[in-house]
Amino acid sequence: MKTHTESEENYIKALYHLGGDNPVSNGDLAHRIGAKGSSVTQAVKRLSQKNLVTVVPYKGVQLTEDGVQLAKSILRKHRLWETFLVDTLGFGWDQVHPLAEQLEHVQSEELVERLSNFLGAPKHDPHGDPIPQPNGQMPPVLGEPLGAFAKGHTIKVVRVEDAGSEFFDQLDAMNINLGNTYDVEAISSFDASVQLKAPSGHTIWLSHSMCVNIYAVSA
Amino acid sequence: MKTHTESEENYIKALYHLGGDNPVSNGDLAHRIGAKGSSVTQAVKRLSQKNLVTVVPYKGVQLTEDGVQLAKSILRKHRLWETFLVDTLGFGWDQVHPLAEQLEHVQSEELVERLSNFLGAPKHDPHGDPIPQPNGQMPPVLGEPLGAFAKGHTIKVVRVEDAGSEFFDQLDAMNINLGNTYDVEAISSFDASVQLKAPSGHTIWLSHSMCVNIYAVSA
DNA sequence: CTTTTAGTTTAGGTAAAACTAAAAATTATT
DNA sequence: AATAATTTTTAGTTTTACCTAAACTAAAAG
Repeated sequence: MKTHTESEENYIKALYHLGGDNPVSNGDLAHRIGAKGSSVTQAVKRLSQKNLVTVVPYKGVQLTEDGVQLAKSILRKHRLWETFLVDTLGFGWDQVHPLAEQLEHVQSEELVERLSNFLGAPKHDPHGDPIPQPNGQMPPVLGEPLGAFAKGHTIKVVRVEDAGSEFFDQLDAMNINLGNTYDVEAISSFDASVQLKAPSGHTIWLSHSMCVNIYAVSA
Repeated sequence: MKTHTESEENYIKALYHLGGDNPVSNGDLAHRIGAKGSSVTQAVKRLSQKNLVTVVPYKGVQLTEDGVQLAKSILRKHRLWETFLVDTLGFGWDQVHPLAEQLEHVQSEELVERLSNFLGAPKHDPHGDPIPQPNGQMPPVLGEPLGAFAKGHTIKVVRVEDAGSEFFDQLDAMNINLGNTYDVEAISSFDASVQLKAPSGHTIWLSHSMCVNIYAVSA
């Protein structure tokens, strides 16, 4: 396994995020990376020389098999570090992303596997996102948006979207955490907001904007 | 607190290692960093523009107060990560240095302090080296070389020098760890080797080369 | 007191990774 | 189909960080 620069890894990560193994446009990639299109053109040229991507000029960039594999290994590291930061060091889930972005570039297979082991070989990170396994296999993406459940169901929160710190603040304010269970009391036909009852008896109302970022399974 | 490149941080670390706040020659610095003298000349020029070092051409480079402070904060991170890798993840002490060199560049005050807290705010790392405290204070450098103890003393191993992986392998083979206690049975007047008796009754002989890298206190 | 030598600096070059500005190709619109 | 709008690429520049080769400084040896 060769070593890659942080910049390279960031491009690979962005490509995987935007398209998986499908082609991605120069512009979308530039926007995601936060660089100008011209910088991206050069960067992907370097990546294609390392056989991490295939480039069709004016058409798009696409991860190769090697590229996808690298992307998954970076994502694995990222999500394991996030798990460590939240579960072991007690960070809030809104704080961990930028830190994991730095930690994910540390190069050591053994470190990743020891970390995974220490954490109990988790399959999902603190946001409920699947952690790619060492063999490249992806655990299932859990849950359905809250709005998908009819009145009367009992549900368990299993995943939240990374929708910015204000969203996470709101979750904290409402004391909503992964694993919490609720009864769906009502779904507004006016604004698609949802009314939930916690086991404690407390009732909370969630706006549609909140609901689409919270995923659950029936429990 | 500004952010620095990894290269910058490596130069600061090397300067601190070689001379503390005393001047260091271009050549020594080049050797330590593993670059050519010319590269060092340019690098320290960049550092002096950031007021991290003072340079007197042909004479030497010296850390400023800011430089020393930065050096200590990097060393703090390095040694806390080493402690984490050994105590929490179970790495051997010969494996952790290159990993800590990567982890020490992660930028986050809060991460360092949470890590320290998780580890029990240690004052010394797995090799017994002092961990600089958040205020810059340095805990004591523990112990004296094994050869300094006379026959009949009971000693406790508190620190080992980083003298390469063969040295660590030898320590492992002899099952010598920090905190172990021994009785000094004899010191050879021929080759300065030392004979120790473990509480288990086992006797071990340490060559002079081993002794000078192992530090102890009387116990 | 000159010469040699060891160490250091300058000068010039390469590569990664970003940028701006302008040209070329693609896509959309009349 | 021709032109307008958008996207992408090319060309040239900047910064960091390394390199080699040549020039310079300081100190020791002759």
